[in-house]
Amino acid sequence: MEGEKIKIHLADDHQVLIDGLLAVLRLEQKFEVVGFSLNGNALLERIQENKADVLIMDINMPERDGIEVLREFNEKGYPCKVIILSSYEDVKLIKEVLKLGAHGFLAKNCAGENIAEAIETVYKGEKYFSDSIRDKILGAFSGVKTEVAESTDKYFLGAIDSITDRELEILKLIAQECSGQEIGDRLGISKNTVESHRKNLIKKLKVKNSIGLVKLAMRYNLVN
Amino acid sequence: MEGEKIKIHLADDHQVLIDGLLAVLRLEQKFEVVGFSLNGNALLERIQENKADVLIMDINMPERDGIEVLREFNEKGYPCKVIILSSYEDVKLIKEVLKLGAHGFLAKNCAGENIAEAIETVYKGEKYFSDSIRDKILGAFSGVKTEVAESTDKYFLGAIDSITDRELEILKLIAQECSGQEIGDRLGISKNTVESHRKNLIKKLKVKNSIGLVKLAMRYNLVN
DNA sequence: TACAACATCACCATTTGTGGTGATATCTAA
DNA sequence: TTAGATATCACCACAAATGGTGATGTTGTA
Repeated sequence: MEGEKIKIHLADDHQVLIDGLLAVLRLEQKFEVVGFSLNGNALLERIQENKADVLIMDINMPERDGIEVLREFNEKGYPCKVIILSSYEDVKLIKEVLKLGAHGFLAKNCAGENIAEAIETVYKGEKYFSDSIRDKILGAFSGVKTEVAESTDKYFLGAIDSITDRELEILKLIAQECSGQEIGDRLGISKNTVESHRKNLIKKLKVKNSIGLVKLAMRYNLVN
Repeated sequence: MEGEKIKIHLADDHQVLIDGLLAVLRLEQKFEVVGFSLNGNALLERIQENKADVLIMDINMPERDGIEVLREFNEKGYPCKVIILSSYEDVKLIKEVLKLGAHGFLAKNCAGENIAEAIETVYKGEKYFSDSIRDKILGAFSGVKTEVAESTDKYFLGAIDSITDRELEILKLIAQECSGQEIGDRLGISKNTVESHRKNLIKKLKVKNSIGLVKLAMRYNLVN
């Protein structure tokens, strides 16, 4: 046989990106796009029916984001391979989705040809990462920060990665417009402790105040 | 003659989106993509050489954003028509880019076929907007808010639009992590006045504190 | 003209946030 | 076992933000 095409499902809230991917993937005979979804809920409803082999999915989607979809996949045990397509190249995020069973991670600034490569690779059960992501993973692994300091964003990546779980938890609540007191109450710890964490975050992320924290958190999708 | 192709330049920091657009546009014989850029600076360097008729550009780009590029265009007086491709459908943003001479505005969640339509329309010198954008403009014009309350974001659009120039100015400085005092000094007004504006913003945007303000501002790209 | 919207400022009380120092307990990795 | 990282908490002082009320001048428009 071997004439079987690889069945693909696309999920992204930007219709143009889907149209673009469709056009790119149609150029290859070995692929067949069997469906696409504009948000996480729609995706979860349709993915059962059309039996896709590979899902290419954005992290940021309305209704349910990519992380939630991956979690659902784990519970239900779908055999479908997942490639994450994301604007954000945060190491923590990459770690997270890999832990959740994703097979590939593509930065949105990767070339179109990488997509085909990625699909074939993960279809075989191997992992695939676009170049910049591979660099980040290696850097994070060896403890050496990737020295591509072309943008200030990159500069922060190391620091972002050093946020502890507890700090992240508090950062999320700060971003939800909670006061230190409220955060303390919710987590069952003292307001003083919350403020300690806040100060540590401000120092290690080199921002001026909580607003700086929230901006970074949003830029790296550490918060919803 | 009439066999002349429309020369197009693409600008977006997401390579996949560019590849997608390339694939979509290649399907039509009447278009010729003469170049693309991944950021505002690169765009401004290249746009002179390849004499594009139409530029399709994202607002959010590194180095220089779409707004800055439009400003530069106005100073230099390039004859090229500009179509903005944006994730954000904020009325203020649309007004802004139109004021700066953009000929079209497409939401990124529009269909691929709209792109071709948009290019042909603006090439003739007319304006083009994708459906959702057209709705927003009409709504803003008639003073009636578009009643598509499918997401909480949409709910805020009216309020966002009611931000005054002065308030926006102050909001931007708040987002830059300035204190009320600093903002007052910079604008040459009293700290008290700054706090008045801040309080008005918090009230009209229905958020809990300055962090809520900054989150909204970022979501709608009111700040850099 | 008169009203509404805007920008300006003041004063108040109270809560929050920032910055610093220092301390304790736990856990992990060298 | 020892050093480092993490999480916890306290206390202090000061700056900043929030919430309220009230007031003034300008400007544009009905």
